[in-house]
Amino acid sequence: MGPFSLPRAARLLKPGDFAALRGRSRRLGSSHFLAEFAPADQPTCRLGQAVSRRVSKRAVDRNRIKRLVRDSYRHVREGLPCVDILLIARQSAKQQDNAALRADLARLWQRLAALKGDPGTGTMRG
RNA sequence: GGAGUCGGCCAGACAGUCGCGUCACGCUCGCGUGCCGAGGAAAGUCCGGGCUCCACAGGGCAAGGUGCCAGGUAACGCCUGGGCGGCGCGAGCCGACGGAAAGUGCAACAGAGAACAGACAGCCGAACGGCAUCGCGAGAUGCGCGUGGUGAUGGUGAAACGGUGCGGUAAGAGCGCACCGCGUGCGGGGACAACGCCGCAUGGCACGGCAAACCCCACCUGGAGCAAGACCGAAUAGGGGGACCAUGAUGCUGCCCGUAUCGUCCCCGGGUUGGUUGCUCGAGUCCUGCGGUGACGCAGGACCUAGAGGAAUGACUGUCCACGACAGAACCCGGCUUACCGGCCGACUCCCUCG
Repeated sequence: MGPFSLPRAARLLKPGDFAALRGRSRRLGSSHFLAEFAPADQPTCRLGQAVSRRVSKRAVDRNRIKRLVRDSYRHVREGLPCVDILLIARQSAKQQDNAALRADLARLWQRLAALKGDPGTGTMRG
């Protein structure tokens, strides 16, 4: 498996996973996204997304944002702390082109990666 | 060459890198390799079915839908052909297109008047009254003032109670007549039918419009939906079977009839979260032949063409060009409707030019 792969273990899969984040998460915002995260009891960090119909009522727009986030995430997940993340798209994301969203996400990942080693976040194994 | 009509098709291409999902194969057992991986509308959820469960008894009322005729289809509110009406020079296009002498109701604005109508302007001056002039008088002439005639002309309107001509009249009018049109009845032959054609008789001739207003007539419709439903499976215990009785509640489309469950007692084994399944081979796609005007049907052959599940089908770079629209499967089909950059093919119509 290549260093930039995206296995199922690196994603939130169950409704329970999402519910567990609620209430105990810290937040980090960027121009077009909002990240809610909390220490994970897993050996890797995991990503879940929420792109509501309020962002766009067209499925094509929502799919584009989610796919872009997935692709961006898989490139940086090795450097992130061991946390569960719920990434929520803001309504402004719909108007941005791919390059702008990509740049915005890169800044968000950088701030998240800076928390690595923070006692509140836990550390990724290996 | 230009303008247009109808039908069908395509929906950026190629290469590289990094990824995702199903399936197949391999092994060192979580990796590798290979195949395949959104649409013509996947959309709106507006109709019709399949499938599944509701214990699919049934009847009546109600409610909803459809509405020229014939055919196609699993079925339809869809499609095909035909009829009728309207639009277009034409190819063609559009139409909820049954019933208004069963009843109820509605008709804004404009206009004089809108349903057994009506006199604003105009036209007329026979009759009665009035006024003026003339006359001794009876009366005559005039005015068009009041009562009045008129539905021909103007204007209004979506719509004003057939059209043309002649007669007729004070002026007019189906008032009368001829022709045309219309209604009704009968007959003939054509078509499965809707319907159209021909002939005869008859009525002076409106029985106006709206039924996507109520309504009448004919036909059709059980309810819920894949979070349907089925199976596997640890704990507190929802569950299954039998017997009994009265009312109420609940379910079976709203209501009524009818019917089942909930209650009590006894007996028996085993149920939420999760996993598997339903889940893609189907009214399937393509080709050929035959039948049919056609929708479509029949026969033969070939093919397998997404199947996810917090939800794959993507991102980046480069090259090229016509610079890329609308837009993302969620049980599956058949339609309809709506959105859409641009391009291609075929058939046909009209106009112009040349030969």
